[in-house]
Amino acid sequence: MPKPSTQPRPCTDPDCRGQHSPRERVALAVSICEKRGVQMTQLRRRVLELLWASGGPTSAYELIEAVKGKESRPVGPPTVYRALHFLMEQGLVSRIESLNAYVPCVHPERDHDCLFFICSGCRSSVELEDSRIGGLLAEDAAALGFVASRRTVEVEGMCARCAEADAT
Amino acid sequence: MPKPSTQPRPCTDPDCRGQHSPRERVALAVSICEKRGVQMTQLRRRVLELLWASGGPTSAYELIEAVKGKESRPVGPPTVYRALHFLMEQGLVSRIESLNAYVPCVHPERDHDCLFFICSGCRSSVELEDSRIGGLLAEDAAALGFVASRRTVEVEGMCARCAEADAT
DNA sequence: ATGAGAAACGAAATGTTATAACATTTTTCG
DNA sequence: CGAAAAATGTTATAACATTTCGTTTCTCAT
Repeated sequence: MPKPSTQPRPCTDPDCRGQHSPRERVALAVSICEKRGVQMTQLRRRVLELLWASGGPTSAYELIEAVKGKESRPVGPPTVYRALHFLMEQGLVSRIESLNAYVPCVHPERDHDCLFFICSGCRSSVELEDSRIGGLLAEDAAALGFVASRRTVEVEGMCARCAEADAT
Repeated sequence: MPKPSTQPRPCTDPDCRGQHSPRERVALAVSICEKRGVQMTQLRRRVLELLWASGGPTSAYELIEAVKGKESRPVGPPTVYRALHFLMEQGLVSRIESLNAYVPCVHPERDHDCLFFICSGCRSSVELEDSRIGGLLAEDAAALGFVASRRTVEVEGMCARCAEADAT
């Protein structure tokens, strides 16, 4: 089994153009917040940077430790959880329910309806957009008279790299 | 907002025929286990009965309390978690990731690829099958070279009943 | 610029969900 | 029966998340 890469995954979206380094990702997030008139504070920015630096699903407590480390001051769970809630509200971060972990959102500039492929081998995740799935879910919801607000679509398995390593 | 119903939801599957009371559900589960040569023990059966009786997503600790209550003996978390793992392995119970809760599976006799609609109003959930979604996910997985093993598809929102009550 | 109100943050405690580790009991089956 | 496997009991603890309340910082109309 290959070791988890600590680098951000390449963007899998064919329409994507640039904005791929952690620094660019964070800068984009900052500009989005400015545009929306919401505050990208030091703490929130720090948490987002840590998520991009981590390059994979990261638990809240890992983030707490990381923030602590850099600031060398006590940081309680609520501090980080509040930052995560803000970042999720703004669509800059997603929570992966099946891992209790958080990932930075690849395309925060677009209204996102994401879909995650989570590798049990290297604990990495890949974010994808597939509007067809959203369409079907909307259709099913309508049939039930259900008014949808949030969707969670997660697929667990083995990424190509780990599946190959496993077969060897 | 209407109070949560404590009765199991009606089956939303047009192909479904009978087997709808909790007692019938449990009996079906027992027969499935017999067929498979796995043990539906007292404890596992009790947990499944409690899930059917609850009629909605139920937390592990609610189940622990409930088992304790009936048996009037100490029941630790591992006891119930093990039963839940067994029931999930057998496809008799599903975990709703976005609620950290468990629901009995409506169609354990079929290979299931379920999809949950979860009402934030009454905390109820509806289980649906939609093979088209599985197909699209398989397609996306294949494009990534990803070997899928488990899928989580959950939609949060308001059920028809609660949405209506809310609008009033 | 300044002060009132809103938003964000710090800190401690607590609540909730899940598993590890190891002992004991029950079941299965040759 | 008796050994092996499966299931359960028991204690402790790990992992994840929120409540509460007090303080600081930011925003914006005056």
